[in-house]
Amino acid sequence: MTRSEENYIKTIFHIGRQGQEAVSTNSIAEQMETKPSSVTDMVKKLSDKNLVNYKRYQGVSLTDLGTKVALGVIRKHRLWEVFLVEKLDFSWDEVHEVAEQLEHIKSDKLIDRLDRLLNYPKYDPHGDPIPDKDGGFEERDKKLLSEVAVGEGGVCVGVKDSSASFLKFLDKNNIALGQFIQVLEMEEFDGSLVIGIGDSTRQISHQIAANLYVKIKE
Amino acid sequence: MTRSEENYIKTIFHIGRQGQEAVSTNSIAEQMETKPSSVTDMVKKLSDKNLVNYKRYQGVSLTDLGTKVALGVIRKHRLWEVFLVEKLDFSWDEVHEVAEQLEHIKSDKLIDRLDRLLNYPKYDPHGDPIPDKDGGFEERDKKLLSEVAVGEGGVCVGVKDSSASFLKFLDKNNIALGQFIQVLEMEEFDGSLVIGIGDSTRQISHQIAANLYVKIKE
DNA sequence: ACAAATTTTTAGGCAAGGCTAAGTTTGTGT
DNA sequence: ACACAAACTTAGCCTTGCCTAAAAATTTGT
Ligand SMILES: [Mn+2]
Ligand SMILES: [Mn+2]
Ligand SMILES: [Mn+2]
Ligand SMILES: [Mn+2]
Repeated sequence: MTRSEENYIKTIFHIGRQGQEAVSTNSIAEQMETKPSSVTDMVKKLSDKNLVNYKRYQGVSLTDLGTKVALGVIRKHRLWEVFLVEKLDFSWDEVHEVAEQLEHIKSDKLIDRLDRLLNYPKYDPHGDPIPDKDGGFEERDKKLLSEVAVGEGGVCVGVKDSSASFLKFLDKNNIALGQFIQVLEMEEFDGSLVIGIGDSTRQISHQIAANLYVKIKE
Repeated sequence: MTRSEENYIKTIFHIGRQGQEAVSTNSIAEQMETKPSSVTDMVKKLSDKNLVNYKRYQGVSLTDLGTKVALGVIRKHRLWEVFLVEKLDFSWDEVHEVAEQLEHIKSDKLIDRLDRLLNYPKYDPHGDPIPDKDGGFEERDKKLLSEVAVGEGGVCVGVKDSSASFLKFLDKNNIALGQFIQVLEMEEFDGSLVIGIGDSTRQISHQIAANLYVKIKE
């Protein structure tokens, strides 16, 4: 597996997660900031290697083998992100770029030992689940904060958008994973929310609420 | 800098260390298990980028910029080796291959933090010095065990050959860095030595002695 | 000094992974 | 039903890094 092949597989996996149908050439190209024609070339190669199912003009989906490869790369990516935060004091908005490089290092022993060093973490710094050695992972049952009813609340367990700018915004506003957030009011006009975190209350836009996952406490 | 360029620069640095003259195309090719014609191609590219001094048929040497790049890659390689041994319990014969991959990860912050995590080590698991951020490093004054006079001894501080087979041999014979080794006898016929380590004595071939560095205790 | 051996370079190609421009196929609106 | 737009593929080209075979420069041996 080349670095490029791994990146395509990973992208196809991620796009495929939301909406189960075949993944389109264009969506892959957009995600990877490359051209559709390049995607077609690569997809043929992946198909020859039995990593994806592909019929011309019909989009693409991962085979079982392809899924295994994707989960392996994602496992590495997320473990390295944990390493960077836990052991090297990176902040959660700095880790992704470096993990994009580290995820391609080839050594089973390395990744197993890293897992052990980090104490077998189940989630990465953004709240995303880390597949285990066999590709199994627990998707937490979570809800976007924007869909939580007024009066309810939950523990913040993840972000949907994990861009540096969003993460920095959260830092600046003292919103972090693990905190209990309560929806106090919802403004009909623009969907903005008044939320309670710890002792303080804050107003956040719909945009923000629609990118924060919480685990509902009934 | 591409991965390939970094590997060439590093190789030129290493060959250049023993014997100060210009490095030959053939020696680079041999070391990198590639062909001389490929070396010529790359060397031209490196010359264009001001990383090496090159005149046709005259061999090649690193510029100041090239030396800086080489030391940067070597710093990364050796720090990762320390990480693998100290934090992930790799043995010293397993680290090189993985470090060959890790040395190309691009992130200054990563390497600085790794250095800190490891407590600013000065030497790697094979006793080789780790350049600091500015490329400075302390070459220990050391001597091959094969050149130590009978009756003298010193602390084992490094290996010349760091192939897995040699390192495994040392492990099997309980020879490790940090141990005090005394040369008790030297056999004229084949250059083999009788050495004392701790309480025991052992016979080792010239081959072995010529690949072990010790720091003489006067 | 000079022919032979060795080293190094050049010429011409190949595979991977991109791109642009030009076809095909598919889906949509009327 | 069918024209047209959008999506997708193909054709042909580029760069990087590598190769083989052939040519050129340098070194060596006598
Ligand atoms: Mn990430
Ligand atoms: Mn993440
Ligand atoms: Mn090494
Ligand atoms: Mn080493």
